[in-house]
Amino acid sequence: MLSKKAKYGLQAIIYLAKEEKKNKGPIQIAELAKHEKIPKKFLEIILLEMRKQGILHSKLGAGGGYSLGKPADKITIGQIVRLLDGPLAQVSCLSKIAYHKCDECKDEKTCEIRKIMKKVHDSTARILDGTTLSDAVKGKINF
Amino acid sequence: MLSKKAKYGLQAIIYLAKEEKKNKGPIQIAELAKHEKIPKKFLEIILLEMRKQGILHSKLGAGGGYSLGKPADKITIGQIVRLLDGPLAQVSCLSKIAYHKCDECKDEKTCEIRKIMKKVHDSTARILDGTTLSDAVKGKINF
DNA sequence: TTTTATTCTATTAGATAAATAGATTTAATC
DNA sequence: GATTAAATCTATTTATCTAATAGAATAAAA
Repeated sequence: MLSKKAKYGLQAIIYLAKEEKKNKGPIQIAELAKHEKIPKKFLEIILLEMRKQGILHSKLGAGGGYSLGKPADKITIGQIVRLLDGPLAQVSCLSKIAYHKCDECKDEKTCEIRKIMKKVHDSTARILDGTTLSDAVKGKINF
Repeated sequence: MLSKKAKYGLQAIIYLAKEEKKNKGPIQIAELAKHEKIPKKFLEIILLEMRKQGILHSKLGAGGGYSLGKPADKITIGQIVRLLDGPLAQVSCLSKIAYHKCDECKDEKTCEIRKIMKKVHDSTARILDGTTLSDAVKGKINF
């Protein structure tokens, strides 16, 4: 399951990407929170994390607010989810951003759990890293 | 990430499936715990949950222990993971075993997060529900 | 009736999730 | 320069979940 943090973060950045097109300058946390029904204080924390990773850009003071930190087609859903919820991998021995040998594991090469979860991880990463914010906003995702 | 519970559960049931072939009768928790390096008391809880769902069978008293509750080719990895870790779905509005409308969601049909996560969920479910314990034991999983 | 094993009841320490409160800093505008 | 609008920083809180442990009860075989 996605945490609320990741879900709120995705909602917020998708909204930002949509508004960006209208060229109305930065969007305030208050507006984002109201429109997406997200607790304002919690959203602050989430946006700040995304800004620190360069995915968002902020402007202080009056007339300030948040905007995308880079073009929507350079931001993938995978980046956002990893940033807010940690590794996509089901077992740490499969994670690229946080590799860690499993304690109980005797041999990674023959571990059946690892083999199955590698398939899951690869397909998940392919989807999430292959979908950009731009795709989401354009409604390019079909099912 | 898989919880330790799910990981221990998978380790244990894979071990049981392998031992089953040798026709030596039920395996004791103590043996399982020792062989797979799992805290014994924690493993008790896990095995009991699996037994209550019919995936395992237990025999009380001396000479007792655990064995598979049905043939290894009738037990999928998906069943085990759902049983121990809950729904595979990233958002509750996609779960079959625990559907629940998202609080903030205005329209499921047009929700971009849902569309992306549906792809992830479908591919994950296809892999995990399409792999049986028997496949795992036979080393049929290739990558 | 002793031994071996699962099962049940209860509890706990620690981590994480989700949120809230209040003070501070920065910058535009009046 | 004062006011206002905004993000930022520090801190705290509550609830829930994870992982594990302890001990008594029950069941069955030898």
